[in-house]
Amino acid sequence: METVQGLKRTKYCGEFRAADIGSEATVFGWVQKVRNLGGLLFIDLRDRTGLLQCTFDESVDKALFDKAFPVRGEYVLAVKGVIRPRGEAAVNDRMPTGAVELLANELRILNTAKTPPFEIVENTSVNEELRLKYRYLDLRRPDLAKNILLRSKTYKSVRDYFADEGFIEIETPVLMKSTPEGARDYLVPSRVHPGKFYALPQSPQQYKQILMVSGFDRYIQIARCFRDEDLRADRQPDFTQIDLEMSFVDRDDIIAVNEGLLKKVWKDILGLDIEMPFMRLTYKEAMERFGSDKPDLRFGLELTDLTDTLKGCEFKVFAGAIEAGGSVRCITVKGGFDKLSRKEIDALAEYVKTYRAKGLAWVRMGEEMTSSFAKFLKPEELSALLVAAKAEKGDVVLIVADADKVVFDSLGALRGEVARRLDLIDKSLYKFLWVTEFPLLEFDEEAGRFVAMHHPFTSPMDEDLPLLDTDPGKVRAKAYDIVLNGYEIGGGSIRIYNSELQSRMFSLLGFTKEQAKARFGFLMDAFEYGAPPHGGLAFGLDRLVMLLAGCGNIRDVIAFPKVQNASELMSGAPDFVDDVQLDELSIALTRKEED
RNA sequence: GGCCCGGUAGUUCAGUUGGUUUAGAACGCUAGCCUGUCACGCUAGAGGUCGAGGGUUCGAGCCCCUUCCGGGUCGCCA
Repeated sequence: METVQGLKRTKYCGEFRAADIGSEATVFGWVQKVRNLGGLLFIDLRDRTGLLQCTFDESVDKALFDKAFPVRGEYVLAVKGVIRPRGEAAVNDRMPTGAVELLANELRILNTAKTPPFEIVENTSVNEELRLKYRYLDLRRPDLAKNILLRSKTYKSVRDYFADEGFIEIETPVLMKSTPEGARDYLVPSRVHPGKFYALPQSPQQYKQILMVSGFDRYIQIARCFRDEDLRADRQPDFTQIDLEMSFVDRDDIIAVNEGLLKKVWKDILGLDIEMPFMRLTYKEAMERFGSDKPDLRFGLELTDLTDTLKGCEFKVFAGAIEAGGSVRCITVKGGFDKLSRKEIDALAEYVKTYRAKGLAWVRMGEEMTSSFAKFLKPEELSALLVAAKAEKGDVVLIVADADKVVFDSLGALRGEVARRLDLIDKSLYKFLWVTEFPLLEFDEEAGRFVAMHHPFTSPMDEDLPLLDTDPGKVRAKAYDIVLNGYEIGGGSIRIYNSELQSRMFSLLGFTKEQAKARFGFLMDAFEYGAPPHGGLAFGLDRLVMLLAGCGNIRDVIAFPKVQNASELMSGAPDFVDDVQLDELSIALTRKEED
């Protein structure tokens, strides 16, 4: 094993160009590939920037050639030599450094390596489980390395923006008090206080509001957050937020600051000028037009409400849903006749059942019209339906009748599924959207009470304040989400800053005064010492980077992600700990995984 | 917790209604030859508890049951 003593890197491997011809160079890296032609040996050396071909010629330096001979893939090398042109026939146009090569005059084998369990190449089809177990090798692959570099650039862009806008970066504790509303907390036992636990933050929400009371009126933090809930392609239990809070502002001030942020990030990272201001929809509009509070606006397929048209019809499926207070809605797939066969519609019917729809009624408008339900409707009812749905020859109408929530969930999801199947999505588009005026509360059937849709510190809209006592379900909140291409990339609200209103909120949510005081007392106390009007927003940084990187999976932009059962395959976390360690924490286990 | 998909050399895959003796291919790996390759080429070679356990059968990679692992998703995610 040799050392790097006396060597200094001239440039990264991927940075050499024709302009460097004739210069001396020293590079460090990993062996991508050895091509030994017998007497002439090429080594492609890789670092995080790319590849450089290093050449060893037996006829020039026999001893050096012999030293390079046993080099294998992923060995760690230092190579010193002269950059020279490859010669016309030997230029490789497919690589950025393809016009040059490093003719070696010194080689140090800094380390050997075992043959990796998979090849270190771009666009791999290797099973993700194996890649995650050997994450250090996976991260050597250019596509993954590129994502990690892009993420780093994003941090810089974000920090630069907020610094320029007068924001102050402040760290809040990772060990904090458990806040039982909302997601499950990760708990950390206290050694010093037997039986007591810290919680890891689901977000720095209360701390940042306290910072507003303290007068740091523009706060930002790139904050690690933790939620002990099940994973998804776009959800990890251990994730990162761009968290911000501002005082003396209203909703539109916060929206403006964050549109500015996204504009800068898209320019810095992708070189794109995004259109401002962004589109806005109220929650109600978003649900009625797209069946979702995070609609993908890259395609149409908007929902149509058929409830009034079908009121009084005899078809039980429709009539029953309407009588029960639900609705009948559809999406009309223009030109869908050629693309959606009976069989494919059956598959879509199965798809909507995962969203609790009982079925999917349909009309196919070919030469002859066929439908799953036409015989149950009077001819004039059917034609009224088709007029309302704006359905013409060649179209397909897909209908769900049920409670509003089921209709919206299933048609909202179906919109996306149809768009994917019919390839209606232009992947080059970035469609940003603000969704505003979310409901303040939603009724939790299981708990038998209202719960905060956003969180309990969200301010109701002023004009809806009178409804708080009479019809709390109708109260809208000063809450807003930022949506991009069907993903919720951030959300926030104007907060309650009046301790009296905050108390009313807590009692609406079913807390007794004592419970509220025990859980949130420090915040309510703080609000009695001059809380400014304030509000903020938090972005899901991982999701944002995922969309910037153009991947559909959050794991590909996180260096060491967790898998679906929340374990980490490389380190093997979580794991059992020694009894001694448990005893020190005053913890006795009632269950183990093996039981 | 529910539903769907997947698991066969190091890797990616093929493997017929359950029956061709020794489960194949490509890439990778090892060795030899080769001076302009870059998907180097040529020759030879090594490499498999078919995720695991049980069952059906004269016979199981293939059928059945259980289970483990990974992915997607519903619930869940203030």
